[in-house]
This record gives sequence, C-alpha cells and structure tokens, in this order.
Amino acid sequence: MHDLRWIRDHAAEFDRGLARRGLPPAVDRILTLDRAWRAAETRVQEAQARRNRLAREIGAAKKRGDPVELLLRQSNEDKDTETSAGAEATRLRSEIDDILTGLPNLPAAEVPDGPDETANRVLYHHGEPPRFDFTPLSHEAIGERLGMMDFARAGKLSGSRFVLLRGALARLERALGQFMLDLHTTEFGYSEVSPPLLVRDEAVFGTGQLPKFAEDLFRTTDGYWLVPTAEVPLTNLVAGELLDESALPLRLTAWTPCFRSEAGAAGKDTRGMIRQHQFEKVELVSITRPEDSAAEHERMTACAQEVLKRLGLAYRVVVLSTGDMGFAAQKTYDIEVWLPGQGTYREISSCSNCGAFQAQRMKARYRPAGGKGTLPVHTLNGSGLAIGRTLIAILENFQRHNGTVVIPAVLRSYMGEQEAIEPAG
RNA sequence: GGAGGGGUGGCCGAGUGGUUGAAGGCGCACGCCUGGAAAGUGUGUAGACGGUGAUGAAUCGUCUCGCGGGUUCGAAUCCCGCCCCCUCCGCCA
Repeated sequence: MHDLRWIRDHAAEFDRGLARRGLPPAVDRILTLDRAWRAAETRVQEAQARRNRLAREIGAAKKRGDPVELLLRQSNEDKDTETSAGAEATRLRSEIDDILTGLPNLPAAEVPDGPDETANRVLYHHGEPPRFDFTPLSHEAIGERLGMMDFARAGKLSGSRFVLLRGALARLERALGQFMLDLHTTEFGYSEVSPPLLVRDEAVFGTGQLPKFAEDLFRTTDGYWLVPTAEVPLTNLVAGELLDESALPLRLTAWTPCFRSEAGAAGKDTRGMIRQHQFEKVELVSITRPEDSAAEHERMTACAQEVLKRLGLAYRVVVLSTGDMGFAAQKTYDIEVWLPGQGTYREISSCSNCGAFQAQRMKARYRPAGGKGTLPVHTLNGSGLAIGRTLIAILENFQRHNGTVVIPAVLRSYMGEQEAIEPAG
C-alpha cells in the first residue's frame, strides 16, 4: 500500500508510475478526497479539543459548586459536531483506503516498460542446454515410463492439476527440499521456519494477495486461506512489529506446499506437472533496511541461482517488464530453467523486491539506530526454488535413452547414494 | 466443545471513573567514573494522525492501555459485542 503523504509530495511521479503499469491516473481523485478528509479530521479534532477543555472546567466548577448548565450545553454542541464530522472523515478515509489498497506497487526506475512478458529482458545465461542423440521426452512421459508419476490416480482422488509421485520420484522431491534448505541455511545465512499453511485475512492482505486476488486462492469453510506461497507466512512474521535496526537484515526460509486455484489459467499448461493446484517450494524472504534492499535483491537471486548451478542445470535470468510484474513488486527477476522436453526456458524462480509496499500494508517498521522516528522496512521474497519444476528439469535434462534418469551428484547423499533412477521393478 | 483467567509502552509489569500517556524494572541513548571495559551512577527514552512551518528543526492539537460500540461533563479503569492468548476438563494426530 502506498504512503498517502508520499503521494501528496510526489503527485506527478505517482501517476507516471501507474502509467508505466498501464493504469489510469489516480492522483487527482486521491488528493481531492485527501483534502476533504483532512478538513473533516481538523473539525473533529477542534471539537474534541474544546470538549476536553470543557470537561476539565466542568470538573472544577462542580468542585466549587458553581452552575455547569452553560458549559454542558456547549459540550453537547461540540459532541454533535464531532459525531457528524467524524462520520464524514471515516467515510472519506475508507474511500481513500479502498483506492490505495487496490493500486499495485510502482515499478523501479530501471524496470523495462512494456505491456506483458514479451517486454521482459534477458540479462544473462548460465550453462549450456544439454545435447541428446535421441529425441528428449517430456517429464510426464519420463515419469510415467518410470511408473512413478501418476496423473490418472491423482485425478481420481482430486481431479485435474494434481499429480501423485511414487518411489524414487517421491524421494527425489524430498531430496530437493532437503538440499535447498540445507544450502540456504548453512551457506547463505537464512534461518529455517516451519510456518502455518492456513492463514487469516490479515496475513494475505499484508502481502497483497487480498483484496484483489482472492480468486487465485483456496479458502476453507471456516475462513482460513491456504497459503499460495510461504512468502505469506514468512513475510507476515514481522507484521505489526517495530524492529530494532540491529535485527536487520532478517533472512528466512521455509519448505512448504503451496496451493493455488489457478482460476485464470484455464487451458494453460494442462499437460504434465508444470502448473498444479498444489506444489512444493522452498521460499526465501528477506526483511531489510530501505537502503539495503536493492543489494539484497541481487544477493537473493544469486542464492536461488546457486541451486541450479549445483544441480548442473542451464538457466537464464530475466528482469520482468512493468506489464509482467506482480502486484506487490517494484522489481522482479525470474530465473528460467532450460527444459529439453519443451525446448524452451521456463520459470523456476521469481525474486521480487517489494520495497516498502508490503511493509506499509502490514505495518512492519524499524527504528533506525540513534535516529528518531520509525521507517517501514523493505521486504523481498524469492523461490529458492520451486521444487516441482526443479524435479521436472532434472527429469528432462538428465534423461537417458534407456528411460533412466541420472541423479545430480549433490542430491545423491539424500537419495541413498543412488546414481540414477531406474524404472520401478 | 465445557469451565475459569488474562490481553497496558521496544520488552516485563503496576494501575478499578478525573492533570495516568500511564509507577517501577529491563533494554536502549547520552554523560560521569575507568588506562580501556565491566560494575556503579546521573539524565533521557512510545506511536499514529492532523494544523502551523524552510517537508520530517520546532511547535500546537487529536487519537491510541487487544478491536469495535455504549454509559458519563470526563474511562486503561464501568457495560455490551468480537478477536486473541493461557490454565483445567473432554476429544484427538
């Protein structure tokens, strides 16, 4: 959510930012409401100030035994003013908040402008896509041939966009989660968290999925939301808190299932396990001082890339254009892994710097050391990595002609020192 | 689910109708002490919002003792509703 005071002082810049997002100007409306709200607020406060003074005078007069009729009548007049102006102030303020909570974060200056993903800019590549002396199969073909990836049974249980893994593939999923968590905690300073997967409205509002994107989420009958990403619980850990500067940066990681209704994705990626209602992911979240978030964003993206480097997977890093960024992000890097079965790069991680946007929604602040006052923290989140898609990448990149799949060396200690996945006997 | 207890400042913890925005402690900041540090000691130390103003100097005002409403001239203190936490019982992975 945007800081109203910042908008007052940067009106043109604000509308320019919205325009880069393809949105109409909003400042005129906001500032008109803001002026009316402040005027009403002032009237309320003046009436309150008078009433406070009268209350003291009435107390003193009663003690002396003086008549208080006149004072009481004045006090009641002020109370009427307070009530009517107060109602108006509340109405105006909630209208302002409704507008503010529906507007996305403004893009950082260096983010490329464009209407959609076609304007994303590839920054660099790492690694060479493998060459095959046979036609590489898609991951679902490999998985089904191994007898370890079962869409039919999953469909029986749950319908489309679910999968069931067995044997070595189930273990591979677990190995990937372990490997990623161990890397981030022991080498990159993230501390491991095992968070709730059902959260309340406020948490999902804080990270920006609510109120606009409720249709992308699953909701329980008693009002909980299933987390679409561990970003929600991890980031909201600091909601409402006033942190010491010495506590920053805070680096958190969690391996959790993620639940997404994929309401707007009808017909997209219907084959295979690219896009599921439920998938595993290791998430990275950083809470930083404002001046550190840009560097932290680079660091976080590097941490995510390191997973792919150690697995030996080719990838490229893309900076998303203004038209492709998420609601809360001011800048996003996507990491795309090479998938031989599709002959293309596909997103496997998305690392975003949300600046103060989420912090303002969830009222997460810190106190600068020595200084006075408080500032909103900056929040960042990134996949490190999406486990389901990493599993896909391993199957497609390390498949062999005979239908077996080589297990990357760094995973073997988690796989009972197996070197390859063989068809189920 | 049943019964009971409780939610106060960055943290702990007093406070049951009137200068209590709130005692005390911890923490923190600055000073004294010290060769330096610890200990000791002194002083200071909430946030949000609005007004004025050179826009975060200063100053005035309002709000905030879980949230929302009510009683009252006046509420952290009384009443109602809601949320959350804890204890015991029941149930249970």
